[in-house]
Amino acid sequence: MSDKPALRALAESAFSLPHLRDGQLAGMAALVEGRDVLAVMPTGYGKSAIYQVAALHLHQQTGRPAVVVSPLIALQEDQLDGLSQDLGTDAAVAINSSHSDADVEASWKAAEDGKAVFVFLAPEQLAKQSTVDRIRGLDISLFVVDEAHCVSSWGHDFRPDYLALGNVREQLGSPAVAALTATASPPVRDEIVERLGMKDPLVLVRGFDRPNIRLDVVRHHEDKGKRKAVLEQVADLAGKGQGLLYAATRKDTEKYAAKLAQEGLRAEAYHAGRPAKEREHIHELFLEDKLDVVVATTAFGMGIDKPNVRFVVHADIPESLDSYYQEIGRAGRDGEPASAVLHYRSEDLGLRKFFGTHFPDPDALLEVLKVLKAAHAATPKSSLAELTGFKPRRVTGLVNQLEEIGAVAVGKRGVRLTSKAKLAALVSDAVELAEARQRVDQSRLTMMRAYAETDGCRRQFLLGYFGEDLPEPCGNCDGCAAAAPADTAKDGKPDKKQANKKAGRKQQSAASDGGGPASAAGDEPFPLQSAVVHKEWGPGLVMRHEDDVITVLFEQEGYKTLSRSAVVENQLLKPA
DNA sequence: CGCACGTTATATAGATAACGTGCGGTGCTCTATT
Repeated sequence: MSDKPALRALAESAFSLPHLRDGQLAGMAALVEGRDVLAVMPTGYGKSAIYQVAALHLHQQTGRPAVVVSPLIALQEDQLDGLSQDLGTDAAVAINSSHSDADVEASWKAAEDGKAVFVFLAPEQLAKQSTVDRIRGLDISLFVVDEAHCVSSWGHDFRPDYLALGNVREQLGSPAVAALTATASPPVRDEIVERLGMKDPLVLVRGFDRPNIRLDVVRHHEDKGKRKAVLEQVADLAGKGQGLLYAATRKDTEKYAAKLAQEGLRAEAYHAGRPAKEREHIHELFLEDKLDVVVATTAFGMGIDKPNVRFVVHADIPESLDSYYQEIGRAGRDGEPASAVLHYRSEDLGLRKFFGTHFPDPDALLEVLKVLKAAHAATPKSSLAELTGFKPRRVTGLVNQLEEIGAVAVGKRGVRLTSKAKLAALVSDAVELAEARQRVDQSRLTMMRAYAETDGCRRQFLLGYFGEDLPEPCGNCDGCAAAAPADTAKDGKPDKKQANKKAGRKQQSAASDGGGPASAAGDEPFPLQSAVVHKEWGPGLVMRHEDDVITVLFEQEGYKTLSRSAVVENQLLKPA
């Protein structure tokens, strides 16, 4: 029997949500039935309601709480405030370092007494065995992972406890998982599903295209010229409302903010080097429309729910289209026109390449393996830290790398060596994996570059990357404007029909040269999203067709572009 | 990888070019002092 009517009623009575969208209700119903759910929906679409209504329903029936893993304490506290208003003070609790020991203990009690419906915490809390044990005692109804893209982007070199979530979930008796994020490309979705150990999840992707966001790229050769153009651009856009300027370094956010302030704009720099109080204050001012522009590193963004952000300008290219879409997605949530402008210099790729470089440390890996081999038993991470002399955090990182290649397993009693292979061989396996990851990271950057350098419709490129098909050029990007007649391109509002017509012609002429996407679709040997195998690069997924170029995402190598004629002539690809 | 910033080299005394070095993002938590 379906619980849908009950869920609808509960959404309305407890959360004042009389109108649920189909994706929301489907997600709630699946969770209540114990099925895993991955929801990819923009902020403001109502993805939180999915787990909140489901968790409340389950709590009413069983008295058991849901655990919500959330990456930032500030985010946890925001959610806590909201839920307390709807459901009362004890209904949601957070366990983190910002609370006193007494408060944390009171939160535990609220959960154990059946009062708390939601227990919020960061992955770092779940790195403590005592915490996991206590949660196991709660017999939780749901394991919710908010901002789930972090599961894919973090863990390898930053916040390593993110990698252990799947393991934790298993130790908790494998409750149903709700993973939620605003942005995730198909391979990122796969990684979330795999890392959290989700089984046959219901994947809900809704509201992905954001047609009201105008997309532009401005190319530069000189650094000086770029900086000037960025300042002029922001000054211009700030006339229409508030917005964000993203820069790659802390220093640059300070410089841009100072210059913009000189121009008379209300601008503030935001990065992780500023005191927490100042960061909070800037955030508040921005939400209250008291700033024209926040100039930020990637530190600013998650959890910002401001409907009237009119522009997001990038002074430097981000590391991937995943990050870029996440960042520009903060614009125009009210549905009104908004602008996303990327200022691009190919030299800027160097910094991103640097950030993406994570050399594995063979000596440290060997040291950990040696200790484990000598121990002949499961060793807690804390002992491992003592025995090796590495900091606990570093141990977690190294153990994660070893766990990924199946050399060790992490259980209730600690870390065990599970492979009988020679230690040196295990080390080289781990190094190889790190190198493969680096190749994938670099290829993601290459796709970002391809977006910046494409002449076609940027939205088609962007949505294609996320596995969504936009049949016609969008008519709301610089690519479409350039394809349209000059008089309509000039005023910045290209006639959609004309832009489409022109771009359509371009596609056809490409097809007649032997390789356009539209006409060849019927007998296309490697359709979009189909699995293929390359004799050197192994298995992959077809991501994109453009003229004579096929883009394939290889599991081990990342994104690669191949010439269609070369593929056909030399039989480079086989269907998998 | 590229940039900012400081030092040295050049060639002849005030400046500019060439070279070398360091730096660069994201947050949790725990512990020791004020």
